[in-house]
Amino acid sequence: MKPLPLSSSAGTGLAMRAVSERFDKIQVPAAYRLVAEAIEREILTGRLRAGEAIGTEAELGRQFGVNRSTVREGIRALEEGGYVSRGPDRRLYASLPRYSRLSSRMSRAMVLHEVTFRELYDATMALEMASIEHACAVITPEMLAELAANIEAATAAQDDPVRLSELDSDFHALLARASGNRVLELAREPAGLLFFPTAELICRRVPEGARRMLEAHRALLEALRARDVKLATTWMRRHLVDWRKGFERAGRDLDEPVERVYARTLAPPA
Amino acid sequence: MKPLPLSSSAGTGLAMRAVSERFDKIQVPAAYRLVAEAIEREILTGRLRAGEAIGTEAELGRQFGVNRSTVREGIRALEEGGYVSRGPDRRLYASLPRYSRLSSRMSRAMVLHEVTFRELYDATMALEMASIEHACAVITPEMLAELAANIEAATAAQDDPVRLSELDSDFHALLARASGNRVLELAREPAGLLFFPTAELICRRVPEGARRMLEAHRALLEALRARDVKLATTWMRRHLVDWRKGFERAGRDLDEPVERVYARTLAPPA
DNA sequence: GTTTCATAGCTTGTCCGACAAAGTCAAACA
DNA sequence: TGTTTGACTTTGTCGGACAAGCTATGAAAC
Repeated sequence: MKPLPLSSSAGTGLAMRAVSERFDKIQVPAAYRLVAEAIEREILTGRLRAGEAIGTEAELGRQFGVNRSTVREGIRALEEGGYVSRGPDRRLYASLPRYSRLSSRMSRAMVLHEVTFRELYDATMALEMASIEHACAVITPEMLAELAANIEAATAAQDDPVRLSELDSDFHALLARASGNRVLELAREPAGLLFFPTAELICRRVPEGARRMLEAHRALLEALRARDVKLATTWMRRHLVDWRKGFERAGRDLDEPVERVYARTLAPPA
Repeated sequence: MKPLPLSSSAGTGLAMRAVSERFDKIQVPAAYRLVAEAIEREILTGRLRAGEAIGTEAELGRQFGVNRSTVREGIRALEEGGYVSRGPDRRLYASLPRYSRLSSRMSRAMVLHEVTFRELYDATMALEMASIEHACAVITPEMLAELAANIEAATAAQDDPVRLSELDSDFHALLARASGNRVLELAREPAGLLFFPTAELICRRVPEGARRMLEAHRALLEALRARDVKLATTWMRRHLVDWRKGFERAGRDLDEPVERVYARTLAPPA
């Protein structure tokens, strides 16, 4: 990587540059970027609300005074960011960036940066403990019912590792939702997306894995019903320590980086 | 909030649809999307490594057999996702999605979804406690030095709320880094981006705010030096409870949603 | 021989015009 | 009244074009 040439005008004999760096390089933002930012700003500030139509490409081009191609490039960026999406009629509508989209991007970034299972484990421990703690305080009958339904489904799927690990993911996602704290819910999701799928591996390799998982889930549900924070956190810790033991028993090392393999299971940009 | 029309093919004259839903709507992915996915896949699977040149637009167009405009649209999406970036020479290089970029997107999503300061507070409590706990175990002399430097700068800036809140943000970001757990570091950042800037408000409104903040930071540093987990966590809790008191003393309500105002302070997509 | 300069060439950002496919709407038709 | 048809709109893609900026190559100067 070369040091960026400061400015083209420095090409001609400007040795006096050493004197002092008076001016920064002046940057001209590309037009498509300005278009994207303008629309994004409308949404961010609430002047454009989710679900509202944005207008046709041609119209936007007219408004901004740029070519349709330029508008299209700006829109691609917004689309990727989740700020706009196309309706069934292919038209453009403003929309709120969806958490799930961002979470899976984060997960993929983690994989690319080669975080280890230990990091995942430690972080998950902190986040799940916090989730269950808050859930104990505010959980609703509806969420309890959803958790119960999840456990029931898992009981029926005891011999299907794939389904079981999906249900495990769901169970913990439900817990986070039950905490009533969306920041927490959001914070745990990227890690959860990588962490819980390993349940499949464990269920395959460790005979009593599924049973212990279910036992823990049932105990957690009971503790939540009773709103017994102490019991709930104890079981959550046990549950996660169990995961760790299972992971190691399955012959894996906590200090391995999360494999790229998982990148495939993460929802590719829809 | 309107349910976004996600994929309702129930558009027009498909009355015979009632008979039976034998076939799914067949979707032809747009070419620019295929281009984007192809390149993304190369990076995700590691065949294209960060820093490697991707090729010129014209060349890609030739390879994929599509027009340059189409390639450009695909690239806009990848650019937004952080998978490619342009070098100083404006050429395309593969790159790893950067955390910070994703974090600020998450923060903005939180603002749009109107999370409350209480949610932010509770989540931050969990995340900062975990960070400091792990940091106690693994912090390096270099990180201790960085924290000390931060405190020194803050001491010098006691009367500058803006600078002070920046340094507060940095301090906690450093702590997270010191934990050696990138998952944790990543998980806390979106919340941190919204949470810590409020220090400015508090320093402005609460006379002893700055002093107490500095006191806490110094105590945290000492505890880290001594690797005293108990002391460190105690101070962290106190520090955050202090924030909460200050926030309320400043006349704010924990159950307010985080204002859209903050959206402006979040790095706009550079 | 090395340094400086200038030009040519490539690449990007933008524009223009065009066309097929798919969706919408409304008038015409049974 | 309900369906069909057809005109109109909008998106996705293409081809070509040009100015601005960066690189490099070679020429000129020392």
